[in-house]
Amino acid sequence: MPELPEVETIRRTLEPLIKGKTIEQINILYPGIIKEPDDTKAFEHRLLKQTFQKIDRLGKFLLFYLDDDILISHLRMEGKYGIYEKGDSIEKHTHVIFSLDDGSELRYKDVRKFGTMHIKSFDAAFNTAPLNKLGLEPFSEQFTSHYLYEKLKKTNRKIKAALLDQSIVTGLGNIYVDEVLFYSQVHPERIASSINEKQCEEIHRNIIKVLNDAIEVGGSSIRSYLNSLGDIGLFQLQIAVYGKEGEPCPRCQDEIAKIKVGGRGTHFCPSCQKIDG
DNA sequence: AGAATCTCTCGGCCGC
DNA sequence: TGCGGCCGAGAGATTC
Repeated sequence: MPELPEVETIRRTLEPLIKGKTIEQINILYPGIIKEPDDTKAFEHRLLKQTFQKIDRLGKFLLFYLDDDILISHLRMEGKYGIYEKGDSIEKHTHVIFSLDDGSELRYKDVRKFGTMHIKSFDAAFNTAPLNKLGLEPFSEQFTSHYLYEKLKKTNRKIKAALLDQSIVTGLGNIYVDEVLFYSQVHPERIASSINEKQCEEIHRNIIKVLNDAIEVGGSSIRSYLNSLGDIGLFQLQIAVYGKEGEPCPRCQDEIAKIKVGGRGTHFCPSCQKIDG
């Protein structure tokens, strides 16, 4: 499930493989991925003969900059990009194929078919859905502890739900939110508005640290996975609580618990993360 | 009006 | 082996 660190790793590894290459043909095997334009033929025609200039990332979105448009791609749970040669067999769950002018193919695979693609003009990209409601990038200068505190103060949702809300801060998903709250020693069901400034500073600091640490590990593991860019493996090795139900807490050795918060499986240490802490 | 919650997309996977 | 239910990102709809 790619969250910000995985998407950033994909961006870094994929960009040099497609930069300067021109789209000669597009095959859409599953139209459900294409959200804009409505008509998949229009999608194909609009991108033909355009050249990849760079790839940016915003939250969990990949932004493929072409000559005249931006292809905005969200991988959701299982989306993956890979580089293939023309004639390579089409693997299961391949939904979109971009044939490039050097004979290679950029292919999008997605077991769950949840991923999305939008084509936008440069003008429209950032002030229309899906990017226009995004909050701040965790690594941007504007994302300060004060900003987060002001946002949290205004909502009576649980802290976990608030941190998953992409309109506050972009890029956190289920795994990293559990990790951030563990390191911050904050219970996932704490009401966001009850978080004090000092705890907010901790949360803010840990968001940046956890994401940075994960990017570093993703970056180091990727070299052995050049042909399956979505398969990033090593960050699991340093996960503290996510998926560790019943295992000892790395801080106090008590058992990690699993509950539901806002419908999401949530892992935390009941001793280190007290609800009234 | 603004915030919170529900619904929908999908198929692998789990437990019975 | 079959089958129902679970999982989850985010948009849009609905409800509060």
